[in-house]
This record gives sequence, structure tokens and C-alpha cells, in this order.
Amino acid sequence: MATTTKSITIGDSKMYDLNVIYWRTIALFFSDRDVDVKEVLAYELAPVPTAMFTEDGMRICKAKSTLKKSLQVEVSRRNAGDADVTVIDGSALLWTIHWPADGTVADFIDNVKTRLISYLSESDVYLIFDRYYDYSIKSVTRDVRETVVSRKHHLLLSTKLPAQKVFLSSIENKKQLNLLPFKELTEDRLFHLRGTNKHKLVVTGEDSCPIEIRMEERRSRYELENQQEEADTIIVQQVLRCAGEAHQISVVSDDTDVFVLLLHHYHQAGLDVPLIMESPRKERAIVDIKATLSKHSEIVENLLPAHAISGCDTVASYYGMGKGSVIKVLKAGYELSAIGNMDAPFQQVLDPATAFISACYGIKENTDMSHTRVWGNKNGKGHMSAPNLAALPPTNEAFIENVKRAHFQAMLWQNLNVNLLPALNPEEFGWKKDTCNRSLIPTHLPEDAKLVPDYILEMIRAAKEATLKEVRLEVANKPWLWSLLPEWLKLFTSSPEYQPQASNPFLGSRLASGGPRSLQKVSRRRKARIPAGAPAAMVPAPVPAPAAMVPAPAAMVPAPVPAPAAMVPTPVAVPAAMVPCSSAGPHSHGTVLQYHPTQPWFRVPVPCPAAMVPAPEPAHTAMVPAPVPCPAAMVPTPVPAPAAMKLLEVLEGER
DNA sequence: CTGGACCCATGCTGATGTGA
DNA sequence: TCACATCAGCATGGGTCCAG
Repeated sequence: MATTTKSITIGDSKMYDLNVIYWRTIALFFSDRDVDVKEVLAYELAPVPTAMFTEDGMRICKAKSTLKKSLQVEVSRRNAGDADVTVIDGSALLWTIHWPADGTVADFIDNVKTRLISYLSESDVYLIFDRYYDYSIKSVTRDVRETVVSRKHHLLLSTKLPAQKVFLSSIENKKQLNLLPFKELTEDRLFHLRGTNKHKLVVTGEDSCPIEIRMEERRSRYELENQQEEADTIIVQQVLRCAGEAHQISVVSDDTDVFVLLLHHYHQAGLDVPLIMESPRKERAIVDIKATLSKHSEIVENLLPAHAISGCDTVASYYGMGKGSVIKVLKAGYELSAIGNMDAPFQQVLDPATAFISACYGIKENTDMSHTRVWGNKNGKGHMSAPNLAALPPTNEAFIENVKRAHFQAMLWQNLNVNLLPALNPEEFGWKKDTCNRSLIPTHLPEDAKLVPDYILEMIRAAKEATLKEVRLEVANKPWLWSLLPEWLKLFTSSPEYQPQASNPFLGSRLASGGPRSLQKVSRRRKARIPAGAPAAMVPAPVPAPAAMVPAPAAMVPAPVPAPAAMVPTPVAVPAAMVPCSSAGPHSHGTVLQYHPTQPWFRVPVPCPAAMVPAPEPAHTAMVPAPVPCPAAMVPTPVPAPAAMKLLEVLEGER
């Protein structure tokens, strides 16, 4: 939609569409043959490594559950057997317990107790609540997930319950909701008598030491002491501790991380005790860990590192890389055990990580991510769409930061019992401290890394100046074109002046808070989050105008465009990305032109997406929207519109 | 919060169509 | 018959919404 505008103002910040910069750089490859593809792609070309970060922050793996779904071996409840130890993920439980609409906090906690008593009637229960530490490596994930701006409540037992969704979406509120039941469960004598007469209850909360309750007796379980923050790891640790005495263990959790951890440690410890994993929601599948393990014995060694490196709560995932393809690649056989090995030097961690992620991008046997970036085949394979910057593999520098994080996470996961946090400083593993919010922020790139090569910037700047002059002349010669201007001008007066900075093309973007916000798609939810200072109408408002002016890809093929032939000095073809497959563009079946079929810039029939950049050739005229636009052809398109971009350039120059 | 359902876009594969 | 075009089906993954 908004691909024709380079930037737009929301509130006080100026937003850029990252892909525009990318398209332009690709186009530069053709405007000047001296540009070295590999060298340029060694730079990020964007304010954030777009493969791993979005404008809102780190790209969190959305479909983590795919991993669990595709590996798990289900058993029916009837065949699941009766566990004598149940380990419960407290925060998952809280989401599934009835939330009385008109009740108080005490009512809710009563429901928690009732649920626990039903578990306690069958088996010993280990209940683990999440911990919320300052400077957590999970703070980014939490920030991303905190989708609704909700009020911070101060909870007392008598407090009337706020709406569940609103309430549980806030970290501060969740913290309290974890603390209150913990206090209640460990101190309510009546509950102890009713619930723990047959089986014991072990509750783990903020305190490093779990508390065991059996009837009137209450004692600290020092041997289970654990400093780890994540409930996932504590759950697995307690499962391992119980494995010796228990006859069957049941883990109540929905989390894919727990699933991966259980598989890993069950295998590592060589356990044999029946272990099932069930959801706090009764209707969901029950997973037999032992059966799952024997079914996937060939990949289980590398599953945990692969999960860490391909994206989890603390490690960015890569755009276009789902867990499905990760498993596929893993099954092809990759040795990743160095990731998470505390004794391995970093290079020994990086090499297999690079090879693995490259393989996920479709490049085999590789030890340099920048190589994958150039030759990876995920990007621009199609003939209908423009290449997407996010689909480009990350640069080596950005990738290394992510590998550090994955390594750190894998170390925590693999050493459940060791309190590593004092020994390991997250700041040496791809995070930096944000003292304002008392949180850790993942680093995008090393501080000294440049985003765009200097000479590319210079070329863009020089090309712009040269073109402006020519284009102005042409536009002046076309009265019908001028007639279009008022509408456009209206649009652009509302957008700030674009001045490419010689030092940083992304200046003014939201670098500090995670980069610019692409306006290609503004979700309803996201719109709701735009600060009050920016009227919501400002977001979509300017969009329809340029979109309507951009003809559909088919209409952009030079031939049917009603531009006078005289206006087209050279037979300029549109960039490959814009050529529908029915036209002259090479197809997947191969032509001589398909020199390196995976790369968009090699599929261009005639080397001239120069029209996309402010290039000396006034090729844009061929792309000017027809004076009598056919509404049907005027669909909004994600394809870059050279004419619009060019015209925009001119108009901005005019102001 | 999570997983799951759903929709959509993209891109691959193989079968079939078409013109020289 | 060949080389390519076209099409349908399928797999994958992103985005969104929802239940509990």
C-alpha cells in the first residue's frame, strides 16, 4: 500500500519503509556495474537486521507449537495411565482456571485451590510459578506480548476481579497474580488439611527454595533450590529430581519449550520412567515423551540447540523460517551439540550454527552467513512479487549476535541445576542493559557496524540530484501530468521532507526503539497502540492516494502504457520483480537469462531497474499512471512503483 | 499466555496445453 | 517432438483472532 511513500509521520516520529531502501540498492546493481553484490549485501541496508527484528522489536517465533505438533506422539487419556507425580506450570494453569466475572480475587484463588485439590487427590503435585526478575533475557518477549495497554492493578484478596484478558496482559499484574496464590497456597491451613492429606504439594515461587506442604507440616526443599528464572527450566529440573522415585510422571504445561527440554533431558539422563505431558486444558492432546523420544531418536541430540538457534522466547527467529523446515533440515543431519556447551570456544559454536541456519535458507555446507545472504534462495524466487528485505538472510555480524543469544539460552537449558547467571553475563551474549526499564535488550549489530556502504549512499545522493533536474524538465513539459499534482501535493505536504543523510540514511527512524515502523500493513491491534498524540486517521489516510495511482503489475509492463514513445529514450524494461510471469520475464523453467535463478537481480531480462532509483535515465515517464485510469487495474500493490517513487522525489524537491 | 483455527500469499511440482 | 506456457494442487509460513 504505502510502498510509494518513503516515509510518513506518526506523532513525532518519522517512519520509513525499509524495503524501499532495499529495492533501491538492488536497482543500483544495474545502474552501475561496479557495485559488488556480495560486498553491498555484507551490510544490513536497514536500521535493524530485518531478518530477525521487526519495527516493533525482536521477531519472536509465532508458531513454536509447530515443533511440538510435528514431533509429538499422542496417547489417549485412557492409555495414559495414572501418574503419581504431577508437575504443573503455574502460569499456564492460571489461564485455564475459571475467571469469575463478578467475583473477587479470593474467589479466583478458591478456584485455583479446587483445581489443585483435584490434582492432589491423584498424585503429588509440584506447582511452579514464573519468576519475574529485573534485567531478564525474556524482557523483550514480555514487552512484545504486552499487547494491550492495561491498567496496573494493586491486588488484595477482596479486590474485585478485573477483566481477565486485560489483567493478565500486564506483566506487573501477572507478577502479583503469581505472588498471591503462592502466599495463599503456602499459608492456608484449611486448604492444607483438605488437599494434602493424601499427597504432598511442593510450590515454587519467587523464592529460590520450593516449599513442601504435607498436612500441617511445611518445610523448605533445599535440595530443589534453583535460581533460574524461567518456569520451564524449573519444571524440568523437578521432573528430573522426581524421576528416581516416581512410577509415572505427568507434566501439565502447554509450552513447546518444556516439551523440547523434557525430550532433551529425558534422553540425556537415560530415564525410563513413563513421562507424559498434558495440557492444563483437558481436551488437548496428551504427549508420551518416551514414545516421542524413541520415534525421533536420530534428532533428539540436536533438537534443543536447533530450537534455540532457530528462534525461541529469547532468541530471534528468522523471517520465513518456520519450525517445520527446521525439523526437516535437522533430520538431514547436523551436529549442533557445541551450542550450549559451556566449554566450547565461540568459533566452535558459530560454525555449526552458520551451517545449520544456512541449510535452512537452502545453502548447504557454508561457514559464512554473508555468503548465504548473497546466494540464499529464499528471497525473490517468485516472479510476481518484489523481493522482501526481511526474507534476506541476516548479515554475518547480526547473525553472530543471535548465535550468542542462542548459545546463552542453550547453556541455561542444558545446565538446569547450576546457577549460571552470576557466572554468565548476558551483556557478553548479545544483550545490552536498559537501565531505564531495568531490562535487557537484544543487540542488533556490533556498535561499530555500518548499515550501508558509504559509496552507495553517495551514489544515491548524487543520482538524486542529477535526476531531479531532468525530471523537473519533463514534468514541466507534460501539462496533463501537472493536472495530477494537487492531489499528490496534498498528500506530501502532510509528510516530512526526506533528506538522505550522508552518514545515516535511517536517521529519524525509530532506531532506539527498534527501528522504523513499516506502514505496509497496519494491523488493527497495532493501530490501537499508536500513541494518543497521533490521530489514528493519520496512518491509513495518505495511503489510498498513492495506491490508487499505482497501476497493477500487469499494467506496468511498458507496452500498454500510454506514455508517448518520445518520452522513453531507451527501451526500458521494468524490474524482473514487476514482470508477471506471462510476459517476457524468464520463468522457472529456465532461460539463458536465468543466470543465477535464485537471485532477483539475475533474473532481470534487461538490466534496468534503474527506474527504481533516482537514476540518470528518465525512464519513469513510461511508468506514469495513465491519464484515464481503469479502476480495475488500479489495485493496491506491494510492488514498488518506480513512477510514484520518482514523482515523489520530484515533488519533494519542489517543496 | 498458549495453541489452534483460519485465511492469505508465496513458491514449488507435475500435468497438461500450445505453437513452431 | 521440443521448448516453453499455463494451470491446479500442495506445502509452507505469516498474520489474525479466539478460547480458556
